[in-house]
Amino acid sequence: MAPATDPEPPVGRSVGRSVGRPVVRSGEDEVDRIVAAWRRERPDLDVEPLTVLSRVTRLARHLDLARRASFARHGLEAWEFDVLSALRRDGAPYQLSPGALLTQTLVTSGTMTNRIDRLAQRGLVRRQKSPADRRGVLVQLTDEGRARVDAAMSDLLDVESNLLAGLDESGRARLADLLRDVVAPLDAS
Amino acid sequence: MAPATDPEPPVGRSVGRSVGRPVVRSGEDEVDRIVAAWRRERPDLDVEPLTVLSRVTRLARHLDLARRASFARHGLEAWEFDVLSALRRDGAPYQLSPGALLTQTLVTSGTMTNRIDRLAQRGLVRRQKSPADRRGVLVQLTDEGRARVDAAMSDLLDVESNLLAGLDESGRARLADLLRDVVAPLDAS
DNA sequence: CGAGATTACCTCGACGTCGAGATACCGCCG
DNA sequence: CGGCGGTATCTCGACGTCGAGGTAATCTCG
Repeated sequence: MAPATDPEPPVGRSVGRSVGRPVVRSGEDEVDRIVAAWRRERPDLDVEPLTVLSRVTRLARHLDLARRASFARHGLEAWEFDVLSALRRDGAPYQLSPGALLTQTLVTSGTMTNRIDRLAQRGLVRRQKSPADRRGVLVQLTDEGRARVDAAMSDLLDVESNLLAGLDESGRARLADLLRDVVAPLDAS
Repeated sequence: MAPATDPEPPVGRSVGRSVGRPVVRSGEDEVDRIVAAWRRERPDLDVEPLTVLSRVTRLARHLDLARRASFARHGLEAWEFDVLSALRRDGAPYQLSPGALLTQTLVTSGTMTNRIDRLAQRGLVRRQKSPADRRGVLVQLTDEGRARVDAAMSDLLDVESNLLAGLDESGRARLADLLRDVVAPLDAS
């Protein structure tokens, strides 16, 4: 992950924004300070990409913390939610192969085997033999697992909504659109 | 981290964007599919926050991969760069206490001790006793460490610039501003 | 039909991180 | 000066992930 930070007291260097927003001006953030430090130390570099991507990294970190806290209220770890939610949103009968879960959660196969083991042990999923392929396994959500993930999902959306409190409806929509423009080409490749 | 995904073939459900961009329309992305799945399975929930935050998570993941690849070209691991870059951007004499590095990299103290050990072993940093406080330690970049991190930083900025290729200058600026509005209150707290 | 390539999943050792606790030291107050 | 809470850093065992390799079943063609 990208450097995070919280160094020196807000010494507030001038920063310069390419596009001015005339009215409200939210305060300088950590990334402004990091970018200013790099400009001072490496004036030869164009550090503009950091203004976007370091914020993405920091936001992802905040989100991660908020997610953990939210899931903990429902007795779930973040990795458990990742697996259960993939099963849940696939719809009834809430079953997917380990392979499908791999691609959805972006972990390696060894990790997924381990996760399924532990989830099965906790009674949140069930391992079943694939009827079509004797190599295959199907992982199915139990009623308990579904109840947990449904509760956790509601809670998560509340938490996420709070994280976005700094933006109004239109800001969120614009942000989503801009992010899609960035992410779509990457997902495609 | 939030669910990632790559499930079913692009069955392209209708999605509906709150704010239309009239001209160019980049394709549907993975998050559009995840959101559509949740709308189908949990029509009782307002999943709008996912349109922003799941993209943030996915973008952070892509960024992480790109960073790793970039650093590897300079013989660095991502965690090594995180430490070295904090030292580098602080400016000469490129030294910080382990405690300062902790807050900047957001890892725990045990982890930082371990990182410093390994970086020192590789000759990229030096451990020195703090002159003022006998409990204290100062971690200083070696010439070798500085050379590495400088090279890696140039490369990283190129890579990041490419990740943002989907956006023009004004899009990047708008994105940075919107992200600041979200992140600033979180950093503050 | 059958050998080789491919696919699905699991095994297992190495590694980095966490986090509670230990240690050494600082600085304030009486 | 002596005690005590606070601070800076390190120690160490538990844990989750990676990823290369293994086993078993399926598929592809000749």
